[in-house]
Amino acid sequence: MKLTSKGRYAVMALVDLARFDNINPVSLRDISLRQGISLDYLEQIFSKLKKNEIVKSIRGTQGGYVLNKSPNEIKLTNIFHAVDEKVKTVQCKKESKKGCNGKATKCITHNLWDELEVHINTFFENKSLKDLLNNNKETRV
Amino acid sequence: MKLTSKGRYAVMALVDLARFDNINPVSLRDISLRQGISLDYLEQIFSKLKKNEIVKSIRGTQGGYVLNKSPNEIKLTNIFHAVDEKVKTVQCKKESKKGCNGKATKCITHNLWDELEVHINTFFENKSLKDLLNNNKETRV
DNA sequence: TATAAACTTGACCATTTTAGTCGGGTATGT
DNA sequence: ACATACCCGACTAAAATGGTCAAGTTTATA
Ligand code: FES
Ligand code: FES
Repeated sequence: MKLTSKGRYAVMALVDLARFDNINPVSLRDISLRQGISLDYLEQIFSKLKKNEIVKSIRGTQGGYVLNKSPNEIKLTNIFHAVDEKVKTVQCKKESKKGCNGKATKCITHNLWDELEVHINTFFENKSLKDLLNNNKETRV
Repeated sequence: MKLTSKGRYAVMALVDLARFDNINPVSLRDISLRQGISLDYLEQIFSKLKKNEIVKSIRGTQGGYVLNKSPNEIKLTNIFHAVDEKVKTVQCKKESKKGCNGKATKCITHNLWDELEVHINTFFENKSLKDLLNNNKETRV
């Protein structure tokens, strides 16, 4: 199970954005330089963040992005959903009664994977951008 | 973040094994048929489970595999570790002071990913094969 | 003792996903 | 006008995934 760079970058970029957001819009170029993320890749990511109304864009010189909500309203869940970073513990369709690879019934460990998915999503549900802003020095795991 | 089939199959197969384990060894062919997992793939998986002393093998006709420990001693952690299904929330080396892709320092969200990794691993640490055996009818998430 | 069931090992492979890059735009402040 | 910065879609190299295949060795049992 691994977290993809896209998801990781999305959160990194938004934390960066939230920090410098106060007065002026923040350009992707700045984020790219500060966080060491490819500019072209950031553009893909922010296009999705914008579609999902997590950020707003301002075009032209001195343009950039700003948050569209307050940091405590932006949860990891929202960010990951926006960039299609989803938690998948199974392959079969959620709604369907059928199991993986066309089996008539769900597998014997199916409950387990559902539990796991809930467990992970709970973490994402309980973390907001705001938490990440405060936490920078103190946290030590 | 998705769970790979290898990890999922390993757990499925072991639950199946634990159920039929009482008297005779269980052949991979049987597990393959019951769980709908490719026999060749199962062989790869059980080779690793054996190396990690989670199962024992009995060769020859009427042979098969048996658990090498009692079900409550086999945690998901052990199973996943055996088949190299690891939780990775970052790309950089854990021990190193350096960050991802050669950056001098860890990224601003690094604590978060460490927390996430711990959160997921806790789940695996707290589930044993035994839990999965009892849980089959009652659990409903 | 012949045979078949079942484990053992290692190589191989198609497909999908990931993590980008590239090349063109368009809008706008100075 | 021009540089900065967003916008958009296509393309791609490399890695991971989810297997398959071939050629063994071991052992119960008829
Ligand atoms: S994971 Fe698909 S059937 Fe259980
Ligand atoms: S994830 Fe690698 S530096 Fe933080």
